[in-house]
Amino acid sequence: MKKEKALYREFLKSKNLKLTKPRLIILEAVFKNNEHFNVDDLYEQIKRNHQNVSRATIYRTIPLLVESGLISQSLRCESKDIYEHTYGHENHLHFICSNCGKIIESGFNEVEGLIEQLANKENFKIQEYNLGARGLCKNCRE
Amino acid sequence: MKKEKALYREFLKSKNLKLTKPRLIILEAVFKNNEHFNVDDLYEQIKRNHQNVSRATIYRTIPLLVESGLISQSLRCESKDIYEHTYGHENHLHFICSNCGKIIESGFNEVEGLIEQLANKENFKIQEYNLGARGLCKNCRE
DNA sequence: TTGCTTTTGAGATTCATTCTCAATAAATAC
DNA sequence: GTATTTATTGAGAATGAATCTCAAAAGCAA
Ligand SMILES: [Mn+2]
Ligand SMILES: [Mn+2]
Ligand SMILES: [Zn+2]
Ligand SMILES: [Zn+2]
Repeated sequence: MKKEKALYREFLKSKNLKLTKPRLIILEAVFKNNEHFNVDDLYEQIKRNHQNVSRATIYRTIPLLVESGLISQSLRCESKDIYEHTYGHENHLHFICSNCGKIIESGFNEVEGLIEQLANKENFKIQEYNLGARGLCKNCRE
Repeated sequence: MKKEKALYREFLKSKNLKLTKPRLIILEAVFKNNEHFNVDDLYEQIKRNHQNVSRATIYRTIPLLVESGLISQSLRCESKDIYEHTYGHENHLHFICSNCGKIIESGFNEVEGLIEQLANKENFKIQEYNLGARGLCKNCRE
């Protein structure tokens, strides 16, 4: 959380953006306890913490966090975009249970190399991964 | 297109669903020339062909095509769901250029094995793949 | 054809996300 | 600290993809 804040500060400065109170509240909420979260999760979490930031500001701030490399949009669930920390979190893929909604992370090491190799072959510069599959989790298979 | 239609027919019958004219028109549009398409693409294509099906019906029919295994939702672009044939089309991943929107397909063989292995490890039954990355294509990297 | 069930089209509705704009806060210089 | 400048915020309006409603139409079986 030290390094994240420093990176963010630096990123904002490099873009001539201001380090405002709402932006800090959001950063802290993101790195406090969330693994996978959507905008509403953040909004509720911030409210539970007796702070206040408008939904509009959260929507506006997320692209900044993404661009700074601290988080990334990793999947979609119930027609909502879902984000997660990227900083200090290796690339991986998500198995999403289409029955119970459970999200399983897998392939923390294996995936990156292969995908990158394929991208290189196409001369493609990857900015954000989006790796997943829908299906049935262990429990929901019966 | 022979086999696809037969499969579809069978699928519908097995579900006690009727083989209607709109459902056929949509099936034909999907398998005529589309690689990646969204609902609007289909709608326009059908109109260009001097036929007519409502958007609502297209939205209602797509899940049937997905369930029958003929198509699958492979990615999202410009906040629209994008589909593609699955029938006779091996799993692969998509590199999407965030600058020009180009979609590059890659990894027809390499990916599947790895992902399946990882899924097995988790006892997860894959129904639909969603593999890709956003970034810059060859041209847009300058 | 009749009778029964499913499907369709058109428009209304939902809901995540984006936009607008007047009021406010950050940064910088003095 | 104050003043100036510029970016940011919150609230609500707007957008737009996807879903829903319901009366009219079509498929199907006999
Ligand atoms: Mn994850
Ligand atoms: Mn494809
Ligand atoms: Zn499950
Ligand atoms: Zn490009």
